[in-house]
Formats: sequence, structure tokens, C-alpha cells
Amino acid sequence: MAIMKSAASRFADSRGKHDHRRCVSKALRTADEVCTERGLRLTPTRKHVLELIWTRHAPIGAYDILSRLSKEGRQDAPPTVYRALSFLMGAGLIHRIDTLNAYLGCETPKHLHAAQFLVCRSCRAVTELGDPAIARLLAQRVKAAGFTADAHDLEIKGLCDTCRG
Amino acid sequence: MAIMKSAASRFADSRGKHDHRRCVSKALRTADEVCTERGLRLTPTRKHVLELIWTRHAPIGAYDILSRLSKEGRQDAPPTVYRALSFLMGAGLIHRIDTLNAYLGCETPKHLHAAQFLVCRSCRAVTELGDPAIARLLAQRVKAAGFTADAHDLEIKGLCDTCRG
DNA sequence: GTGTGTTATGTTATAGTATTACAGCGAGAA
DNA sequence: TTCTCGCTGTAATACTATAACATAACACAC
Repeated sequence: MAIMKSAASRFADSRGKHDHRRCVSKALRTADEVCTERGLRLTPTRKHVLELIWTRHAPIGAYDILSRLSKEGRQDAPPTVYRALSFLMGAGLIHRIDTLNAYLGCETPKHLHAAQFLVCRSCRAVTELGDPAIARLLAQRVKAAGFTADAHDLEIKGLCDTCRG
Repeated sequence: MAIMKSAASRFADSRGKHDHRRCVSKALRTADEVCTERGLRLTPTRKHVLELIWTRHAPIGAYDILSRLSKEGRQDAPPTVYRALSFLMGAGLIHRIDTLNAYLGCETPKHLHAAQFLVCRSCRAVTELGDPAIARLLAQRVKAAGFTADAHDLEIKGLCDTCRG
């Protein structure tokens, strides 16, 4: 089972083991590859929104993205951001966290995968489990119920160990 | 594994095996019992909101509830509805479906339970799985990750068998 | 039953999230 | 060139939720 704590919470832990600049540029490079492979157009606007999401490296809201764009002097309206988000989700490059109305870079966009997000209602940090056993069991049960799941992205709400203490 | 398809989708199927009036009144009676047991006050407003939710018997939005109240001649403002919803969730009488920004009566408020909701992105119907195996596995993995879950209510997005066809 | 603290509700305003609708622009195909 | 199609710009609006403060109802002690 892989446990990937988002960079923001790593920073909060002040462990600082994370070369963030490199991490962002790697995500952008991967995104380029993915889009090329699939014949999708990662336009400058879309790429820039993705960059902002990865720069934050924690769930970020659409209007937060918008205000960052505006701080850069761009005067974009909400549809610009929502269109980009919509494209990025379609390409599998980001996840939407419904619980938070927020968006998060996908760690492994190259292959479809099931993710389970642990969402802390106190600090809003998100930890991503990538547990194949959960995914398998779920797939089986969902299918048995005659349902076709888009993905198996789950959100589990609660308290992270830091906030519980 | 229990599969409970919401009444609204049953109606859509026009099977009509469902005595809805009775179903609503039963839910209200159960709510009374639950609140009495736990020392909670199911006030007229709260009860009425719960009744509207059960009358719909499918996910219903806060503003939909509000407009039904207004059709009855009541002039409630949003906080009235949100307060009632908040109370009802706290009492375990309803679930919030984040994916839909909507609220749904809880089928078994007497005992805490984990539920998995299959949410159709096409018709917005919700089917509730109540699978103990999923709940168990999840509980184990979540705990291992040092997280304390509030509940194990999951939302799985996709297409129901009707919409897929 | 009167006071008092607590819980619930009323009311206004506003914050936060997302979409519709239509116009314009630009690159590649016919 | 002209057309088309996908992307972007822009304005308006819809939808969802909460803050802040005032008032009312209830519960309990005295």
C-alpha cells in the first residue's frame, strides 16, 4: 500500500525533504507526454493552471487559482479556470475533491488507477492511499450492483493524526 | 450485501412497489425515537425538513427544500434550512452527498453504519450499498494510515445500468 | 412564576462555487 | 481563400453556503 502525503502537509511537518521546483516541472513534463500520447492539446492556459495546482501541491479551489492568475496581471474570468480544470480532469491530470470543492494534481496520470483520499476536516490536508485491495473489492461489488464506475476515487472524511492530537 | 435503490429510481422504473406515504411516516417515527433516545430535540422545523427529504426520497438540494417551504407559504431564509440539515446530519438522520450538493434520508439511523453510495452522473440517482466487507477493509487501511475517519460513507461516481444502456 | 442561562430561530447581507450564452480568434483542411 | 472547429474572452447569472447579530422559546433553579 502506497501512502503519499501531499507536499503541503510535508511542509507543515517542516521535514522539507521535497524539492518542490523539480516536482512541479516533472509533473508538467509528464503532462506534456500524456497529452502528446493521447492527442490532447495542453495549451498555455491549461498548462499554467496545472502548474499553479502543482505549485500549491495541496487541494486548491478554482477561485484561488483565479486570484493567483489575477496577481500575475492576467484578467481571467471564472470560465477560463473552469474550462482548464475540466480539460485537466478529462485528461486524468488532476482530481477533484468534492468534499473540499478543490482540485489536486494526480500523482500518476500515465496509468488509470484507483485512489482513496483521506480528507482532514480540520486542516483540509489530503493523504492519498493507493490500495489495490480496496480498489479490487470495490470494483467487484460495484459491478455486482449493475453500476459502471468512472473511477474509484474515494473520499474519506475525518481527522489526520496531527489534528486529532 | 444489501442493495437499496432509492424510491425515486424505483418510481422511474414504474415498478411502484413502494407505499411512499407509509415509508415517510415510518422514517419520521424512527427519527422521533432516535432523538428521544439521544436527548436531541426534533423541533417542528427540523422534522418538517426531514419530511420533505423523505417525501422526495432521492437526493435533494438545500434550495430545493427552501423552495418547497416557500410554496407552502413559509418564508424561510437559507440559514433555517442549513441549520436543520446540519442538525439532521449530526443526528445521523440524513446523509450529505457531496458529489451532488444534496441530502438524502438515512435508511438505518438507529445504528451507525458505513454506507457506499453509487452516484449516477447522468440521472443523479443514488443507490446505497451497505457492504460490511468494504467497511471492514477500509477501516483497517485507514487506521493503518494514522487517520481517524468520521464515517465510511463513500461516493462512487459513474453510470447506473439504466443510463448506460 | 420569575430570573437566568442555553438552545433554537429570524433576518439581512454576503461569501464562495459554478455555469450559460454568445462573441471573437486562430490554426489547419478543403 | 474560405470554412470549420476548437479554444478563449466577456458579461451576466445561477447555485450553494455562511457570517453576524437580533429575538424568541425552552429548561431549570430558586
